[in-house]
Amino acid sequence: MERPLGVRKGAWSEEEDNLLRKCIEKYGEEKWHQVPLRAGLNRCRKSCRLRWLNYLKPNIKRGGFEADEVDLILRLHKLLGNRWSLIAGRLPGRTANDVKNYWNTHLRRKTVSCDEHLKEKEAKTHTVNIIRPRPRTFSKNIKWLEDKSIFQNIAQPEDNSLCKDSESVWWENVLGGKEFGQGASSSVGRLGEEQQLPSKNLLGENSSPGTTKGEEYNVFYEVGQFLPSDLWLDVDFSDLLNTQQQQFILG
DNA sequence: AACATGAGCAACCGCAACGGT
DNA sequence: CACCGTTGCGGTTGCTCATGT
Repeated sequence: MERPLGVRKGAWSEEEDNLLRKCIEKYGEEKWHQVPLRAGLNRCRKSCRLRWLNYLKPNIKRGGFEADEVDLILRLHKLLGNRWSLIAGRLPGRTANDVKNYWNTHLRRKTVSCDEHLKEKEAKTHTVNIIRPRPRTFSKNIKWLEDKSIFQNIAQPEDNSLCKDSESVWWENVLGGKEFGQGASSSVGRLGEEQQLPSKNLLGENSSPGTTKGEEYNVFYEVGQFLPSDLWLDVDFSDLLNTQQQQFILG
């Protein structure tokens, strides 16, 4: 059972906070299922974890969001959608819950009206067959992956920030000259080899979930992560990939 | 002063992913 | 490969407080 009978719910008291804080300081942030027992708290493990992550953890930034933080949230949300933990990861001292709450109370309405405007605009323009890369883990047995030239020039900019310039440079690298799928050299190999994709993407997070021991490719995951959603609307990948490749990416 | 309403935030819930066996 | 326990995430709820009437 998830919740034993009589487990306490609702707001945390100062005493409970102290017990939890001491427990985490002593045992660390792991084995959450043992925390209620270790701390002597009549709370479920989820509640303990949430309280620590959202409130008690050191370095948590309280108070209103600054202008640059708001700007970053807007950009990252455009890029990632409702992936609050990823967005919060780029905002030092902010939790996913903080970001989510701020978005829902301050920013959602603003972007809704903006989106409606974009949809109207989009409806008036021609439609194209967009292939949107999805996070995928590639088996080494996929034959067309052997043609490493497909991924030529896909490399993240040196500068790991999200500034417009680095994005532009990167896109020029990706799409420049339509050599994507036709070129001769390679910047991608099996993970673990010298010419692998960067292990971190533009967001500074470790990518390649589920990829193990350098046995699998994880290429379009990176591409998908990099694509700003507004650019997705403008890029027709069917020009860049053959039918087999398109089908594989679409899943 | 009393009540209604809305905003902000903390906490809960359900589910998917992950890892161990 | 299936099962099970655990973890982490996002959506949602509900409480508190400020503001308006």
